[in-house]
Amino acid sequence: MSFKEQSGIDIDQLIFGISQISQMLNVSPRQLRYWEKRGYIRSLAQKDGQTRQYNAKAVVRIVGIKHFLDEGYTLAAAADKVTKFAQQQKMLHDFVGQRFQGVTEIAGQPALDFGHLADQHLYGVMQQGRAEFKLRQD
Amino acid sequence: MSFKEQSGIDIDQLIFGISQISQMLNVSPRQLRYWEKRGYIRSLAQKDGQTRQYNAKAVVRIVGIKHFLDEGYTLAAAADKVTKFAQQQKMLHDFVGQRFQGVTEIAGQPALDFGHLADQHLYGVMQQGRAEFKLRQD
DNA sequence: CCAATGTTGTCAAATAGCTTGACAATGATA
DNA sequence: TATCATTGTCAAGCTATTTGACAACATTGG
Repeated sequence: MSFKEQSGIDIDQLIFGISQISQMLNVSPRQLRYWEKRGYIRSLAQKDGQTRQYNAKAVVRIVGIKHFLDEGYTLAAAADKVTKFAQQQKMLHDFVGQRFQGVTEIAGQPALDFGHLADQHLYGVMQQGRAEFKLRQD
Repeated sequence: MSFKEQSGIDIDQLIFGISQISQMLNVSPRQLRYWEKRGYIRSLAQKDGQTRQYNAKAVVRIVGIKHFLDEGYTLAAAADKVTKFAQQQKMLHDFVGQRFQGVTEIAGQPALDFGHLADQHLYGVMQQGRAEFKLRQD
């Protein structure tokens, strides 16, 4: 059961303050401000002098940057890696969102319907815990 | 893909400030402090005068209380309902955690193994999208 | 109906926490 | 070696939170 289902809270609506981020992720406020100034991360828009707030998307970016920094990457390289990863995730999400037609059945087993491919139909099934694509006639 | 899997962040380690909670959940800081004083919610322990912080568990409680308040329940009743719900969720979680023995196969289909019952074996299977218990000889 | 209690808003004073800018230290880079 | 990148730290000023108090209003028990 996901956090959202259990709590009714959408993760994208979560908001964090700078000290919470700092505690949770073990990143100093100085780093967060510097990274923001250099354009590597964004905080929610606030008027000048007001306190920074961050959404879940920013948190994920910060975790990622921190991770790659700890692995020895430079800040710019770390931020770049995170951006690319996020882009890939978004592409995957969008792609699957477009192709996924729902769940149907093949031989009595649930199958993910991914629509047409080469005059046939593409399905995804779990077999012995392994994800397998299947091509079938319509 | 869950938030944790995608981000590497454990939801239970999330921390929020009072104004973030207030914004996210549309509950006033006054309410949060009052609810806490009356023992309906808890903030993370801070020394006197320091700012309150809340974890995800508190957030879920607050959402719940707010929900039942909006439905017309009194504060005490709302908090009570949330507590009972949380207890039920915990019981369910613990129970399943104890009984679940892993995934095996029945007739080539994945089956949740729930161990012994009445000299037989209890399984859970998905059939046409419906969750069904099955008793089988070992 | 009345007094007591529950719940929330608001205000004020004190202070905890954040912001910005600056200087310094360190390490990497051209 | 000079420059840039990254982070720490400090100070002054401002923002946000805390606590306590008073008020308003609804609800409840007698």
